[in-house]
Amino acid sequence: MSSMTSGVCVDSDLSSMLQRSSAPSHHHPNHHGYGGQGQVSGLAPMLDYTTEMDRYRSSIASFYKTNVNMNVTNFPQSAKLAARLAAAAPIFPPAAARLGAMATAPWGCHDNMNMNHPAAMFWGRPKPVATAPTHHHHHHPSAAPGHMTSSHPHTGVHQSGGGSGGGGGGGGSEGGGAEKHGHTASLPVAHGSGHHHPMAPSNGNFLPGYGGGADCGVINKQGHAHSDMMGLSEGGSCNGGGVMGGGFLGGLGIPPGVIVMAMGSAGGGISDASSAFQMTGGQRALTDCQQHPNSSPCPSSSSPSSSGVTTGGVSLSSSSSSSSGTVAKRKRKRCGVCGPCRRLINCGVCSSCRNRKTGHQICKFRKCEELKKKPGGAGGVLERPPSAPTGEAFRWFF
DNA sequence: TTGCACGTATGA
DNA sequence: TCATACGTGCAA
Ligand SMILES: [Zn+2]
Ligand SMILES: [Zn+2]
Repeated sequence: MSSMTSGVCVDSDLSSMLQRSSAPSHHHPNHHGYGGQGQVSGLAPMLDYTTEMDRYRSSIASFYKTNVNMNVTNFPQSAKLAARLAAAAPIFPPAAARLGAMATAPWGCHDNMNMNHPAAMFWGRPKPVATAPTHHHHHHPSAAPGHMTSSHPHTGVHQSGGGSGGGGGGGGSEGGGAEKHGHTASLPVAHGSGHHHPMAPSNGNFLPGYGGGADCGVINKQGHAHSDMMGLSEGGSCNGGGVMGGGFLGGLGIPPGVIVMAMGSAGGGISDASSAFQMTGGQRALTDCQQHPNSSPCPSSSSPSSSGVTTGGVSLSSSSSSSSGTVAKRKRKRCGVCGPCRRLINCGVCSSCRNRKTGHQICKFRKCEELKKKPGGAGGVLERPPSAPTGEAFRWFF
């Protein structure tokens, strides 16, 4: 029910949004929101939102009809993130403040990319430009339901014996995306116009009512499996994941630097607000920024440790491991680019989340695809997530 | 095959 | 030192 409620709001909002979109004049409805920033101006030229919007409109419309509440509601934690970002976020302070950080960019959405996923977050390079548009709308319906490929959370999570020590790079911190304090600052937040989401409280706390019950996601209103909602399906469609590949900048023109976080509906809420969708790093801050400094989804980590870890854990470390000759037992680190890695928040309902104390495992939805694989690599070759071109994934950032 | 629990590497 | 999360073994 609650979901429905929110839906209502959205709907109306949507309408207006669409209308605005239609208007040739307003390409960026969002701008208003930012007002002072003025960053947008630069973008205008490069983006032809109108066109894009036009095509998205249709999608959006249907999308909302179907998925009405996907958004913040379910991600109370997002608020935290937002807060963090806001705090550090150099770029869009204002934005962070308000929203919960979830801005959805229409552009990449159209494809189904992960954007559909609730937690999916995309970050781009923090360019000043960024401001752009905060568009509201999200992805279209298609995304949701069915595409989850096999990425199902359980699918291969950890293989029990799997890796024998792979070497990883060091990684430690796992937090996902925005985690790690450091990078937070760099992350360009996307902000968005939260307004269209009913839940997005201005203050950024979307903790509204989580009580719902959705458990691990079993099914959301749409009846989708939760995996999708979590956004696991990263690989499925286009770029894989979330990083919007070429299209994103080129075709759509998403503002670089914008982070898009798509939120899905959690189905009404998670049982425990506290645990539900919690950002990693509960106390410490989200752990790291994706962890791999190298790829550095997070700009802040510009200083890559350069350890040698190739993204994807592929060649992990030349340094330490090589020295030993044997693959050191270094723990592998998350690739940071795959869908799960991009997930910023813990579902709070999966077994890993629930048993975090004893299980010491990261949320299943956030478990790196690479790490799920055996260290040796199935084929022996380093497999990179189809969707996530490890290092390359970020190429477009630069 | 999946879930759970423990040991431990890692980073703050 | 603490929290997080990988690696791994065991149980169901
Ligand atoms: Zn979880
Ligand atoms: Zn990954």
